[in-house]
Amino acid sequence: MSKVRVRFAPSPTGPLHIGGVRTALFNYLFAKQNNGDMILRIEDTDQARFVEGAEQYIVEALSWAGIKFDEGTHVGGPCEPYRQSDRKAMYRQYADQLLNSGHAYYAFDTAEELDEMREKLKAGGMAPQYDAVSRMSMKNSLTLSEDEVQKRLAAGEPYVIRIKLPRKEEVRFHDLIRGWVIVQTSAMDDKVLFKSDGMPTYHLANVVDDYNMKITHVIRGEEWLPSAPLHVMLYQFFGWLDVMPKFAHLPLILKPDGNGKLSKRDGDRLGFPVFPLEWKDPSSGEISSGYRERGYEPEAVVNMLALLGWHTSDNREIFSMEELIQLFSLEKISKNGAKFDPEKAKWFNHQHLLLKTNESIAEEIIEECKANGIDTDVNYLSKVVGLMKEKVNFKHEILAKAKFFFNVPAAYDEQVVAKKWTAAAVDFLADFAQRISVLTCPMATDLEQIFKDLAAEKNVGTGAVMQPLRLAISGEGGGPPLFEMLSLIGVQSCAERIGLAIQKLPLNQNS
RNA sequence: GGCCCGUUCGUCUAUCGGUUAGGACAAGCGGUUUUCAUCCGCUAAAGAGGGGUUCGACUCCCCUACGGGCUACCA
Repeated sequence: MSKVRVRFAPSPTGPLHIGGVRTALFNYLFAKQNNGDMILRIEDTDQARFVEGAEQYIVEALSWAGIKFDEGTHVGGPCEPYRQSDRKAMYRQYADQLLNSGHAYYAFDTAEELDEMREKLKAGGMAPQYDAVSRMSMKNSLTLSEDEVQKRLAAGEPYVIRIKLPRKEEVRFHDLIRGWVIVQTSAMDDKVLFKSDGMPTYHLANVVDDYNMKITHVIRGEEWLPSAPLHVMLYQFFGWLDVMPKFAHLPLILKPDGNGKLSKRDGDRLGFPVFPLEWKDPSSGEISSGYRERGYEPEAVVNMLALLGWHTSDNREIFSMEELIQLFSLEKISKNGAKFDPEKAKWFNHQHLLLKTNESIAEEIIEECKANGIDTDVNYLSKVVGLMKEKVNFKHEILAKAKFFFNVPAAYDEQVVAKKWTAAAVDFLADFAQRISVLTCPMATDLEQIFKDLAAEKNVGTGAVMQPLRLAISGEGGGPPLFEMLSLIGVQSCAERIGLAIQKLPLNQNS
């Protein structure tokens, strides 16, 4: 068995969306599981759709996601070049090979003539195909005399090269996900293989490149399923059937509401990113948001994408990349499309946040803290992270919701003030502040004991004074475990804050 | 229109002929003698319809319906 080699082959027509990232991921998981090679090939045979910066974006996005390549435009490799526009010169000889063997032909039809042909066929209730029947009434090297063809070529008249499909033959191939797929050539089109601008089309280029790059498995989106039989015919015509890669067509990622393929517009409409990284359209200046900028952990995005169309038999859902590589299997990929769920994406992020150490999160957000005027160090911040990370989905929320760990509250939750800030509470807090201010670095449990003892002495329910205490310290009605919070902030500051709150807050009238 | 692919809770899915059809997200309710954004518990929630095959079908086959993809000198 030859070494597994897979490729991810995007075309640089804009930012790669998460469906593309998932395709790359599945290729990567499969390759690494089999100790194979992962190749990045840029399919830029359409010059008109080229977008500046797209290739760079693709490389950066996949690198952010942790998908590494063994070969590609950015890392080189034995099959260079990996950009199809740089391979342009080699495609013509393959087109010629097909021309010589009678499996392809020149066609000189104009766009208008093609339109007219299709309209006529449609009107007659026929499929609008350039096929074994309709090609006989078009302008091509099958209908024109040899002389005429040579004259047109010599005159530099524009032409394309089309595949010559047999009139009625069954094409079949085994898809690793879908099983046998069978199509009749009578239902297929004599697709253009070589364009009038001298570039190959996708169909020719991908088959030629996959062959030359010794690709063993083609794992791509379901949108390619209808053209797979055409590619099989190409392998047959070239005599490469024995080394033809195995195919696996992945189910599509559908939009969360309604139906259809997830598209760029859905993100703007429903308020979630469809791109891994933020993208600014170079011509319109329009900005599309990205997972990275929204604060997602790349591990979480990878985990989420892996579970879109793939699932293990047990009920496990949280995986690291290494675990995915171990557990992945093409056989477990579902056949039906999966609706994307932005809510679950947040949950995945939360789960992966919990998996990280407090220190690593602290290191990642400390610069942002400093930019926001918070003076802290990684040691203290790590402890804050430890108390806060369970309560947030994103690490940037920690900063937003934990300001009181660094500064006295700037404001107090008015609802809690109105409801709980009573004379009894103030009386209790004043004594509590006194008792704790003499301690040095008490533990949370010590503080809790003091709190409970005092409440018992004063005969007040803990429920009546606990929230006022939290309010005085943080200004908020909710937050991390109270006594852990006090312990970390320190008794001096806590006592100070209680004094401040007593001074600032109006008593509840009903008390 | 034609061709191809698909169809289990609202969503992602498990089940590879015999199960009380399981889990997760979301939802609802309740709990942690204090909050909730976390945590815990509970509840509700599914085999598109019709025919076969079989002792037995969510699982295999056929038809219908519905959904999706493709149908460019785009990938």
